[in-house]
Amino acid sequence: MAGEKNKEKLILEAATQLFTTKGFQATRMEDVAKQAGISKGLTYFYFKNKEDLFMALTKKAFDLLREEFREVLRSKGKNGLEMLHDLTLRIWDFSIQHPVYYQAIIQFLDVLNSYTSAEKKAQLDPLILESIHFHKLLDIHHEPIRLGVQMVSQGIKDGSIRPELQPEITFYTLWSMAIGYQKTGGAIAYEGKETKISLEAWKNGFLKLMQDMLKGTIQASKPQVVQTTLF
Amino acid sequence: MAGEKNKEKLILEAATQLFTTKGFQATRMEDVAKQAGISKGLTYFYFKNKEDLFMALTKKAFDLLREEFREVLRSKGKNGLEMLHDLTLRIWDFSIQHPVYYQAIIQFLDVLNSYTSAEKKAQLDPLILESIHFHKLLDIHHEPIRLGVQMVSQGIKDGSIRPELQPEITFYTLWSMAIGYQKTGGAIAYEGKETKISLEAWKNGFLKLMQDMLKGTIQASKPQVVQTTLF
Amino acid sequence: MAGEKNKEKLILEAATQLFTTKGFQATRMEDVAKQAGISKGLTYFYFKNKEDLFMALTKKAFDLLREEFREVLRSKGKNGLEMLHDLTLRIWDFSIQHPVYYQAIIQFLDVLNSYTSAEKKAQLDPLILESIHFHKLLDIHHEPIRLGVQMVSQGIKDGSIRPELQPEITFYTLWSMAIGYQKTGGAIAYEGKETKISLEAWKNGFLKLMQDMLKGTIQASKPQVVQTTLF
Amino acid sequence: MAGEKNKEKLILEAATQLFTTKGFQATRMEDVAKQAGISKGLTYFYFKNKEDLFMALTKKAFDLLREEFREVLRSKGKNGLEMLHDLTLRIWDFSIQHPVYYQAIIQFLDVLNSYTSAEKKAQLDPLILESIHFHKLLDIHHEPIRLGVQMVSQGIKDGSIRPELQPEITFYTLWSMAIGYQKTGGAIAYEGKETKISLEAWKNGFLKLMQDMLKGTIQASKPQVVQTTLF
DNA sequence: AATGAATGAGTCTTCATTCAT
DNA sequence: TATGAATGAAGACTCATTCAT
Repeated sequence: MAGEKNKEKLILEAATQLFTTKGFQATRMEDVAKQAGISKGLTYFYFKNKEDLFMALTKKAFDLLREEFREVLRSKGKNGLEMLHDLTLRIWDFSIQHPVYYQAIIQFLDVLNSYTSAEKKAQLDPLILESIHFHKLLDIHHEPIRLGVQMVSQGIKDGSIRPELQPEITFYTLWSMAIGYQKTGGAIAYEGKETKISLEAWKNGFLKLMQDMLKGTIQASKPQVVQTTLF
Repeated sequence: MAGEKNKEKLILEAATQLFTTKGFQATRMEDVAKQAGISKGLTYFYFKNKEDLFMALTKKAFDLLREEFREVLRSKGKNGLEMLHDLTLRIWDFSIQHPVYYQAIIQFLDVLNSYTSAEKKAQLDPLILESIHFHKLLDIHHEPIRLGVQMVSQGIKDGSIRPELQPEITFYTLWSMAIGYQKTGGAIAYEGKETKISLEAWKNGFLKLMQDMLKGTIQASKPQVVQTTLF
Repeated sequence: MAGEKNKEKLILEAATQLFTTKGFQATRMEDVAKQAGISKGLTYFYFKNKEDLFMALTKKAFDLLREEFREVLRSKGKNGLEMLHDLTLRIWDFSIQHPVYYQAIIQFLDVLNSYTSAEKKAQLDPLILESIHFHKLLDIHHEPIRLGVQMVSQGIKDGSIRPELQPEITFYTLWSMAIGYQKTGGAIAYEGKETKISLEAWKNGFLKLMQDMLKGTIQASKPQVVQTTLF
Repeated sequence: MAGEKNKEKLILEAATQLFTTKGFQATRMEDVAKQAGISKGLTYFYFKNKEDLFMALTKKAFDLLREEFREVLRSKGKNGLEMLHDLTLRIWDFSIQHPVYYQAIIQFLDVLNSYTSAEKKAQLDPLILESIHFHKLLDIHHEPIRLGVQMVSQGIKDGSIRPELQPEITFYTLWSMAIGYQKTGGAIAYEGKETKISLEAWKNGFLKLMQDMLKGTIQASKPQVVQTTLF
């Protein structure tokens, strides 16, 4: 029926908005329900508990992120290095457009950390482990990375990336840089003492360094967007 | 008197241990007191509230981190690139030896992010803003970064780092890589599908990439620790 | 359904009883819930906090008091002086039958005192100012007084009260006497040294004095209840 | 030693000031100590506990009030009615100059109320009953009243007050009016709907009514201060 | 599917009071 | 007398979750 949106989706959207505004901890289930225009009880019909809801949101975040990776791979006429450059820009945008999804992804990596550690596993909230969405995530969280690694491999094959680089390690390094970026953003924006650089300058410098790190012998198929005058 | 430790320190140590084991949220003030061998009320004598305690812990984390930076700078006979290499290893170790401190630092950067954003500032827990330790942190959090930038500058001066690099941007990139590392570690360790690399392999690959990124024309003053055979 | 009383009312009744027995300070919200036969959380569902609950109780107190005033006005065949006499007796009874309500009313006057004073306003508990019932009280607390003033005016019109009296001032004086009564009751009842009068004697003397104060030229429409032999 | 004020007095003064500003409940013993310029522990050397401190303050309040009564009695050349008029003005001023003392007196009357009631006695804070100052108060609280009754008697004797009045009842009525005054003040000051009179107008009206109530056949020995034009 | 009243475990925090020195 | 660190009982309040309807 027109106007009758799927309730599950409605709840997820409400949660996303509220988590963005107030954070996970500070958001009450009642707020989510109100925002979604339904009753508190109904949220528990669609999601087992608050953690389950968050895991569902995280799952969606990974789906969206994977879509970004796929779109880069779908674009024709780009070599591996260009794809990684494109990808980096997209992740950058993603982290700004969907801060909650991005944070959910990072947080999931933390959970994963504990999940894989014998001692830390016990500290994990049992509700997370029970969530069906958590188990879906265990299955799919590697996909974006796999696609990224694929891009590096392709770059090596097409000569745009140095052949001696190990694809997995290389992509992980880029991935961690992208994640670290969001975390250090705050330190940059702060009106600190001596150090002061603009976010935009950093973004471009960041991209340039990445290219220096990866560049093979083959020229880019078309001129790069980023100016090198920053360095 | 032996065994008569400073109470403030005692509480901080207890908190560090419990935050490591159970996390900030899950740790109750009463547990902290019990762990420190004092009464609940006394924790409130030394720290205004739970947030204040956490800010004090974060302050200590930054102090310790800064000490790592300083020690690197104090070491004689190393050029800029070698110092950054050394520093990276130390941060790496720090994040493993003191996971709570490291996490506190990263979390503070999040808080800083909100603090510098007009809209997000309102969402911050007022108790954090009231904490005297938070304000101390505002004053000192830039010091490690300043020291890091100094190392890059020195590297450029001594020729171990490419002269065209902009010190601030370069160090921020390294810094964000180091932070991203901890977050992505989980994804690596997970017994995933296709992708699988060891943490150690990544660490070395990470260092190698960093050097490629930075290397100037001058040879290292002494053989590098990291083998390049990984790539 | 029989036995299924309105919960809000149930809580209010429980609070009234406990405030009577133990006082506001000494009564814990949990006790109120237990007394009402419900859970602690539910009291917070119906009343924002303890102060809000007390303000709701005070509101009810004013409603009941106003009802006493109205009933006096409704009684036919009485002149103004007789109505005031009747009213005084009713207030007297009210203060004995519903000591908590009466005390709540007096306490509200204290709050009002602070509320209207620029410097004192800041000392008021913010929870009181936030209470919706407090704001209702601001709207209605004048009603009993208005009705009382009306009685004096009528007495002047019908000649039972001296025409030179100013209704507002006159009624306020009676009102303050009635309030002061409850406070001084204790001093009277105490088995003191020389001074000793019975409460009942005082009540009658009080009424007699009041009449002397007010009496106009017109005779009472019927013989007064109070004997003058006490003086 | 000059400048070395008696500590007990120092504490009492500090308490008076803080109770005035923040109220009894909201004032912490630590605040009192700080305000008095001594340590927290020392306050417990001079006063057994917080209630004891408050009882001491109440004792002082009664002493001061009694002094007002005595001074009125000491004034020569005034008849009973004039003395009561004078006394009323003094009490009025006292309640404004020393609100905390006045409130302490009223509150003591409440305590007395409970103390004399078999059922209510059990609810009284045991710490109050233990206070040595409370027992002193039991001994002396009647003194002001005795002096007031004395004034009425004298008025009857000198003809300024109607001979048929019963001194005890008459004075109690005046006393309760004076107490009620402070409580109703708030209702008057409030910017209410229809009813509005000024505090000053009420004060004068109050005095006038009192005189009407008491006046005997003898003229005042000198012109009364209060204008009768208000009625 | 849907509601929202009802539950109660969970925790922070305050502050009067004590006591070793 | 004097200090102030140390204690611990007490209580308000929140919110995820359940369940009768």
